[in-house]
Order: sequence, then structure tokens, then C-alpha cells
Amino acid sequence: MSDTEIIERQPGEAFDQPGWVYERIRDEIISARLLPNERLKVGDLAARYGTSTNPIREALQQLRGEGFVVIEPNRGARVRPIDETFVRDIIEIEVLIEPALTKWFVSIVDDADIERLEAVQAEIEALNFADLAKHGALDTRFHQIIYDRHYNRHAAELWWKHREILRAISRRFPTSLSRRVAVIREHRELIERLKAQDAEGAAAVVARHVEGSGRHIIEQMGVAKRMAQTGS
Amino acid sequence: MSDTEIIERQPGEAFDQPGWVYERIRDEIISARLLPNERLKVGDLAARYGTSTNPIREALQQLRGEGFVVIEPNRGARVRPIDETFVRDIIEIEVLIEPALTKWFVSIVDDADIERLEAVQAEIEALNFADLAKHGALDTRFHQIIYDRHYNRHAAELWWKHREILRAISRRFPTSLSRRVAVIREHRELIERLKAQDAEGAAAVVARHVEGSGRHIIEQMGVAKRMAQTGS
DNA sequence: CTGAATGAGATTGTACATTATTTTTCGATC
DNA sequence: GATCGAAAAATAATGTACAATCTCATTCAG
Repeated sequence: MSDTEIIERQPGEAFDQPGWVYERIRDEIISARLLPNERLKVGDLAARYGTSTNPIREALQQLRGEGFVVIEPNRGARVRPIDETFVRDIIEIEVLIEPALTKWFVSIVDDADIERLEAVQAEIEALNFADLAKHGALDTRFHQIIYDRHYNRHAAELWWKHREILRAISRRFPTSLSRRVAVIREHRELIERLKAQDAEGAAAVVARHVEGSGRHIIEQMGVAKRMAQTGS
Repeated sequence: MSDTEIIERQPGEAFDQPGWVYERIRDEIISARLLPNERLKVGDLAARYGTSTNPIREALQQLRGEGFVVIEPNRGARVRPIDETFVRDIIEIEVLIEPALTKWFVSIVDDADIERLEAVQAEIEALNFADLAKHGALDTRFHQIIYDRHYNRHAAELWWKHREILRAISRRFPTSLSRRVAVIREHRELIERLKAQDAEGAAAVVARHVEGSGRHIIEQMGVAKRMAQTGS
């Protein structure tokens, strides 16, 4: 572990429910505060989070199930690297899934859906990327309107899981100007296609949207990596 | 829990490694011996498997991460239903992913790959569904040849996870004659398309193959359900 | 009949014992 | 004197036992 600070459990926040340790470790992995392939010793983590070892062990098992951690028998847990390759892999899957989900949405979309999409989109444009975390939340909500109603819960969950990873990663980086423009434009285009009941067109827009988002994140990760190499 | 038999840990088998409890519970969920939505009490399970509660708790957390179990805070774990809907959802995702993986495979396939595929296919045809479990293993190996070499490890893992679920489910049911014929035919077709470097054709065959496999499993599940209703 | 108190049952957290692995030490051999 | 290897100590994972907390059902007073 790079630094050995102790994380306090403050009663005010959501630090009481079982599972708060899981949230923290997961966040530290995704946000790269825990380095790729770093060993995760239950003793260390327990001291760090001020708990006994059991909550740590259970959190690590859950993270293993989700693929964030690799555990070898009798040898403990390691951080699975969240690198450009990982993002590329996720994006490739999303490029397949999201258009498919969108296509079906066209067949059930109604006026209320459109209104909600336009409302969120208006918020996004009003915010104009001033607050990255908030933008991420809004953008998630935008797409969630489309995917939440889908009958395929498994696919929607998979999207959600991938979404959270990508959101956590991109929280670390600025959004380029060209990307900002593209996001706004593609969202508007998507709404238009949905209004026009154009399933193929909507799917195509989403595919571009996802791919562009992935490319942008990977680029930013590359920049950050080069900065880290030359900087320190 | 329907029956309260105690599962012995026999040293001969793989019953010693940490994680053997996980395997067992997972298997019992997929094979429907643990009923959908059934409560999973750590105390009961510990008694059943002859361990203390910790291994159970960790297994449940891992299963939660994988989506087989749902845990509510302070209310314990429940079996996520593995029903027709679940299978349909998985298949829909696989219909998207597997053709994409196959397409890429066409661009790197060599003679050795083809030979391996043909060898496994020969084994499958020789066995001719005489042993369902063995057929499942062979069929998995067949497709694994194609997916294992893919650069997108995340997609390959997803396929593997889905594959294991479907294999465990279909292990419970017989394979209809028409499905047997279709499996053999489609495998042969796939090999032909791969030989011909026909990416689109290969992808189309795989899409049909996956869809047919899903349809068959769902049908069998429906039959079994109706039998259970009238039978008992 | 409603609703708060109570108690059983189950989950979650803590402490410790056991077992496996890794590192270190020490001695034999080249 | 250096190096390789085996034994032993240290470190960490895994398993067991138990305490504390939460939930839910039941009971009993108003």
C-alpha cells in the first residue's frame, strides 16, 4: 500500500451499513489509488479501515465475484489492473449491447419518455461540464431512462456495472472540448431518432456515442500515464 | 431448505481447497436444488456443509458479486431465480457477443486451429450425446478454441461465465433429436465458414447456433416445469 | 383493535486458532 | 569464501467460536 493513512468511519455518511468497506475498496481500485496487481492483505486493510478482518474478507470476495480482484488460494488477493485494455474490452461489449437495448426501446418509447430525456438533456447542457461528477451523474441518468425499462434485466445490470466503472475512471480526467460538443450533439441526435421511431438510426447513434466515449477515456488514460512517467 | 442432509467433505475430491463451499452452493443454485428466492441462512448452510460460518459468508459474497445471490443488508441472502427469463436474457447477450468474437477469430485462424476444431467435432460426433455431461464438456471445448485466443479477455470471461450457467442447466435435461442434428450441422457449417475465411458467414452461423441452443433450453425448462406441476 | 415492548432468530463484527506460504537463517558442499 | 539447500521463523490466509446488533414476529397493555 502506497500510504498507510487510516480511514475513519464517520457516522454522518453512509459509513454504517454493512458493505461500506466494499464500496471504499472498490472505489480505490477503480480510481487507481490502489495500484494494479497490488497485494491486498486483509490485515493491512482491516487496520486501514478500522475494522476487524471479516468485513474485509467478505468485501474482497464480492469484488472477486465482480472481477475487480483476483484471489489465489492461500495466497491472498490482488488488484486486477484497470487499464486501457480493460476499458477497451468493456467498450467493445457495450458497443454491442447498448445499440441492441436502444433498438428495443424505440418500440415502446412514449411521449413521457421523450420529455424526461429532454429534461435531463437540458440539465446537461445547462451544466455544460462545469462539474465533472455531476455531469457523470446526469449522463448516467440520461441513458438509464432508456435502459431501465428494458425487459432484459441481465443486460441492463451489465450496462450499469460497466457504466459505473467508466464513470469512476473518467471522473479522474477532464473532458476535451471536442468530446463535449460530440456528447451534446449525439444526445440530441438520439432523441430525434427516438422521436422518429427510427430504431436503426438510434442504434447507430448510440454505437458512435459509446465508441467515442471509450476512445476519449483511453486517450485521457494515455495522457495521464505519460504525465506520470515524465513528471515523477 | 428442502432437505437437511449433511454434505460430507471427502478428502479425495477437491473438497479441501478454500472455495469448495462456493462451488457447491453455486452448483446447487444453478441446478435448482436450491429453489428460486429461497433464503440462504449462514447457520443452516454451515451445518449442512460441516464448516463454520465464515466460509459460507465469503462464498455468499462471491456469489453476490457474480449475481447468483441477492443480499439485503441485515436481512441475509436469497437465491436469485434461474428461470427461463434469466436464460433468455443471457442468450440475448450471447447472440451479440459470440458472433462478434467469432468474426475476429476468422482474421487470425490458422490450420492448427481448424485441426483442433475438427478433432473435437469428431469426438462430439463419435460420442453422439451418449453422455450428456461429457457432451457438454466437449461442446464447451469446441467453442473455447475460438474464444480463448481472443484479445478481449473481458468478453471471453463473460462468455465463459454464461457458458457454465447454461451448461449446468442443460445438464438436467435431455437433448431433443432435432437439436442434436442441428448442433452437429451447425458446428460443421461453422468450421467450413472458418476455413473459407468468411467472417460474416461464420458470425451468422454462430448467432443461429446460440439462439437455437437457448430456445432448446427454455423449451426443456418449460416442459420440466409443467411436469413438476402435474406430477407432484 | 392498535401499538409498543419483548424475545427469538439471524446477520454482522471481533477475537483468536490453525494452516499454508514466504522469507530468513544457518550449515554443508563445492 | 561463495552458493545452494534445508530447516525454522515470520507473515498472512483460512477456519472456528463467540459477542453484538438488527429484524421480525409475538405478546400484552391501553
